Amino acid sequence: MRTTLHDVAKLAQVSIKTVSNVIHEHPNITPKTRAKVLDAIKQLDYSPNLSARSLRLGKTNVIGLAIPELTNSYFTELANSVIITAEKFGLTVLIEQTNGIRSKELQVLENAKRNLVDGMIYSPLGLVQEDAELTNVNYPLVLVGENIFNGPKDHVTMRNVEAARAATEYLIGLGHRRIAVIGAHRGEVIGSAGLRLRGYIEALEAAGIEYDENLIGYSAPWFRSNGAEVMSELLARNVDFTAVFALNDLLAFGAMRVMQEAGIAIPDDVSVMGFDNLEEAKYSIPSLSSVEPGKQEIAQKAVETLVERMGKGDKSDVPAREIEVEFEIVERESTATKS
Amino acid sequence: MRTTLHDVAKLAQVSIKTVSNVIHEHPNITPKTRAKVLDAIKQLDYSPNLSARSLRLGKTNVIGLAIPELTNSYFTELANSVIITAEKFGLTVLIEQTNGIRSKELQVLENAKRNLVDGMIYSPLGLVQEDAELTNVNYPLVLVGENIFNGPKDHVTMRNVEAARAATEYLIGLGHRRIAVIGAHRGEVIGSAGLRLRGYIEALEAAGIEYDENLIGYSAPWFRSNGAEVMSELLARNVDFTAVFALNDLLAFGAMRVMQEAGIAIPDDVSVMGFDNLEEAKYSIPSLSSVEPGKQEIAQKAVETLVERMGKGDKSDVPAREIEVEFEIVERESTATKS
DNA sequence: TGGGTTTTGGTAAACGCTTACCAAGCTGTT
DNA sequence: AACAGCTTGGTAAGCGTTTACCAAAACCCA
Repeated sequence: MRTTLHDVAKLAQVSIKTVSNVIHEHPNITPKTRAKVLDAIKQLDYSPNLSARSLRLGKTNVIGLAIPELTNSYFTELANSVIITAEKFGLTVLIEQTNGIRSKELQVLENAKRNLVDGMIYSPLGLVQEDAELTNVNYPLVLVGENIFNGPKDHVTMRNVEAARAATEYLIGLGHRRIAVIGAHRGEVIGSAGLRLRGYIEALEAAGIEYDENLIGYSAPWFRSNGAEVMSELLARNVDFTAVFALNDLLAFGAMRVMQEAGIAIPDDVSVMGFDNLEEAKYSIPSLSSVEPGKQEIAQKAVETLVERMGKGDKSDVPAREIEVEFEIVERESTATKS
Repeated sequence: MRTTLHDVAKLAQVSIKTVSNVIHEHPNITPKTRAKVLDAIKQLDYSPNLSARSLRLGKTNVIGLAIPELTNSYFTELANSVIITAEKFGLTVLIEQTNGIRSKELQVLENAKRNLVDGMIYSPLGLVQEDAELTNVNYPLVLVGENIFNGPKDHVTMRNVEAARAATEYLIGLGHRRIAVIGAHRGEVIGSAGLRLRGYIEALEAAGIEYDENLIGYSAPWFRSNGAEVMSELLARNVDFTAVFALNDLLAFGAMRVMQEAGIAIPDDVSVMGFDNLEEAKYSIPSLSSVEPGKQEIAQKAVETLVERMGKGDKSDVPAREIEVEFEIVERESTATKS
């Protein structure tokens, strides 16, 4: 905290340049000099001042990760993967929570730690497609999530439509024809809900099953409680279904809870499919079949893309790219052949 | 990123001091001057270089939070509370994951971003009481967790023994006498497991119930899978019990799952009590009674204490303090009067 | 041994900010 | 009208690095 390059240089009886050379492992230093310097560093417990280094170098080696909320498992797992990947590039991650609130998202985008981070991985929830231009900031930024496509910045995303379609087809393959959906957003076209619902519809159409609006449960937030509410409502309406496709795992957990309370056996009476493949899906009772959307790969590609842009000073003439990762259907106990 | 104080000064036709005065809301600036400057700032989209400011000021307004892993719900919730509290003090939080591995914990402590953070909230898992002296670093640090007590630094902790005792007494109050424990650590005295087991034993003694080693399920890691394993083992051993006290919620979830598979009804056949009161406890099936250890208050006190130490340059002669927060027993569906 | 080449390490400037110190302009009082 | 006191804003130093540039030392060969 206190000792500087100068102190080390003095103790080692060399110039600060030499000390710096040692630290940066520059060639052309005699072993004895190096040893002297290293010794002094150890003696003084010296560590370089990162602020000074950042100032000099014009970069901090810190990247930002803006997510709605850390306590949402999906984002926790994403953040974790981002941190691990970033570490490989020698980068530190600063997490910013926006709560999915538009104004806070804009604040993070515009104001914020602009100069504490060299770039940002940005997962908006409040911002929508129409706001795409707002993300055209003058620093490296990589978009993540399903809210903005083909914007001015690189975008890493899961294959929502295809994955949802595959999930639905998987249920259809098990013999289900009346498949309830939990968590649809009324009128949404883009966004996780809109895209996943589209996948569901495509699967039905391909199988020649008629779309029944009664099977669609709407809910904007996607927490457990919402899943529970929607399921209660479906049961109250006496809707007939043998399978449930929850647009995310949390909704599925909430829905399962209500069904079990209502004496509906899973998967004997009703099969349940989630989306996100959270860690928790392995441990719920019954364990939840789900779509693994490629969280880890998303984090990886996002960091890699960001690093690439940071390297070129973001001046590269490579146009913004849409990067999609692979998904996978994960079968667990909550789904079974229709009885 | 590019524009500096000088650019703003030039555009506004004032000196950089004046610009700085405006930014820092110093008094004695004529409204017209202020307006001119603010206008220039907006025009140039200026934002101060935080590295330079940090260098000059000798502090970064960033604090570190070292935890075993972000994907563990307890720490996610703790981190969230820390971030929210820190924000109130104008501080940014940098999360460091140690995976509970001793060497990584030491690395974070010693090396690390020493100069990127002004102080650190540190939750060790690999370090133990004997390592207390190692935490005597030369920068502000606040300990959190149950591994090191009365060390050289301030320590914020939950009242493990009292809380576990209260939880056990609650179960005893419901009529249970044979209460299994899940997650004990063999031979541990200090540490979450050791302390909570002590609380359990104290409660038994106070109620005149004999301690039965057969009821104790051991497991070092505390994840769902471990809870499941331990419960399987208890069932295999044909141990007789009417209540379970899991030393954390995850263990409880795992144990509940195994019991349900085994056809044991909760809470009709067996009551289950957790510890941590994770968000998820509200939504499990059945919802889990648990001990709320005061997570939020821990985060709050930890940040406040750290801020205080940072303020005094850590030179204060206030000796290291042990700070305890209040707990609470939260009753949910998983516990009921013994039938 | 002398001149050229390579190795080694020193000097000093610059990154952008904050602030102590100071100077100029203004006010008001006698 | 002149001076003291206040307001306002300028000048410049310094925070700790990194690195371009340069100089000195050491080495080599003829």
